[in-house]
Amino acid sequence: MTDPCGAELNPLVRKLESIAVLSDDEREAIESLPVVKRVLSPRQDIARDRDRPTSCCLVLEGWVFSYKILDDGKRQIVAFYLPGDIPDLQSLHLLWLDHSLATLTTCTLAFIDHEDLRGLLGRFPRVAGALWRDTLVAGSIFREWLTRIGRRSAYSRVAHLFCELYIRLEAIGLAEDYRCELPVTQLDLSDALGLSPVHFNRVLQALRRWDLIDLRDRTLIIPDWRALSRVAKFDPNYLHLKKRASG
Amino acid sequence: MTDPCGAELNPLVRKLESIAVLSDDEREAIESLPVVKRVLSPRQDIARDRDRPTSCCLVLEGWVFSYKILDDGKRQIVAFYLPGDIPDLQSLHLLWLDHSLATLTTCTLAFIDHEDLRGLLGRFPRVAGALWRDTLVAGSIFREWLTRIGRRSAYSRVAHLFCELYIRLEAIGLAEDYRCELPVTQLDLSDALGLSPVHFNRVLQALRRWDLIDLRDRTLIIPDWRALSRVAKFDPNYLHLKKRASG
DNA sequence: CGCCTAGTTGACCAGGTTCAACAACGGTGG
DNA sequence: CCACCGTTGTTGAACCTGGTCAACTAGGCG
Repeated sequence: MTDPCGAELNPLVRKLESIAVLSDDEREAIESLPVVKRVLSPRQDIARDRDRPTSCCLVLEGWVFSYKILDDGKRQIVAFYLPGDIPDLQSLHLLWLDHSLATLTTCTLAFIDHEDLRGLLGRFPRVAGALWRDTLVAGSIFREWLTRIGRRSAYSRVAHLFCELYIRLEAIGLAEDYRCELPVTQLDLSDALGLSPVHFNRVLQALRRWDLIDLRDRTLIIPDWRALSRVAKFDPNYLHLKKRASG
Repeated sequence: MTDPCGAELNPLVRKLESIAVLSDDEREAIESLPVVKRVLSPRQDIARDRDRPTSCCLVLEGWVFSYKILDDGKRQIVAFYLPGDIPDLQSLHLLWLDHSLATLTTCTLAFIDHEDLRGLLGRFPRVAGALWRDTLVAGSIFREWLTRIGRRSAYSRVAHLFCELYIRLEAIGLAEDYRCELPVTQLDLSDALGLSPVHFNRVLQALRRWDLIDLRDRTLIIPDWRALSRVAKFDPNYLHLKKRASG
């Protein structure tokens, strides 16, 4: 189970290639990384606050999220991770985790030993640069989440999160025609937005009533993207995808 | 003005050395980076949302902050930067800025061309690693800010921010004995916490009344650290400072 | 069938916002 | 030197967004 399993690492290669050019050497080196592949069931912790992981986990399939639990039991979801993401890349450079990490859906994960990853990054600085870039994009998303929670109304917040998730899914080929799978409960979404589940539900129904979204059976449909992103005041700039909207 | 000005880059060297060991070569290379030093007056923009900087700016003296302006004019402050920080390190890998950057106080800044910085990081991968680590710590702080705004009461939020700023200042020798300069207005702090200035002011007065803080003339005194950090539920883990509190 | 989770609704409540006015202060120009 | 003005901080009152509590429905699954 700990052998190079080439094609499996595709989501990572695809992501890196969407923002940088990889040489054959580099691609090959990534694909021949020794990994331990594991399938986890939904809502299982992958790592916990204060853990000191010795490997990084690459998402191959499924959704992962990271969260913090406060001492009064409240939960804040701080990020969602999709295939190609490495949620705990930080453990490569920081000694302990400052949040917990769990699967949202059934997930296929590839665990890569820090040692091996460090070896790769030492030999291929451009790959290191690409991963660094990735943590910078993550930082940018955090900033957007911060202003979303800090300064936007509940309606705008909810709409904004839907816009972000749709665009991110589309970017990795998991969404098109303004329709995508959204394997999250309202409770998850409200914990990501700093809202109570009750209020989130009411906002959601308003958005539905106004035909801005259609969310049923874990499927999100956005009938009128322009209208939704106007409510959300959504500007995809912060996602730093390759092609830029304007400017 | 664009010559190597050795000792000036000290805040950066000191910071890197607080988390990693630098060889003489590495230290020397950093100190001989060509920089443009500039002194900016308070509340001046350094860079704006969507700019494409060609250099990074290292804070030598003073406070810098980054913020986003929403289209209804609301402002969210997303980070404070202190001497030794490189607020726009992201511009090294991302094409455009997703937030604005401004001085809070009179600042001495060292601008380092991307070219030069890239050259240095190419030659000294460990320095690159240390800076990468830095962006990871920034990410950790974002997560904490997110849960602070998303899931904490106003009292706890305000107290938490004071705790964080004190610890960060202490870590770079700008605070001791639970006393430090805090060159920020209440308006700034409320925009960092997602509160209205009026409510922030009331919360502040409550904290004063309970003798948890003493904030006058831009000086913060914390008479009872234990009590304040209890209200804040402050756990410095997320700052990833060298020595760890517990565990 | 029964239990658990997810979603929905109503009623009430409270934390925080908004608007408005004013005090204290420092800087500037006449 | 003083009058004036803008910024910062403070206070009061009214309001409202969003939270809490509680009950109930609808599925899914053992």
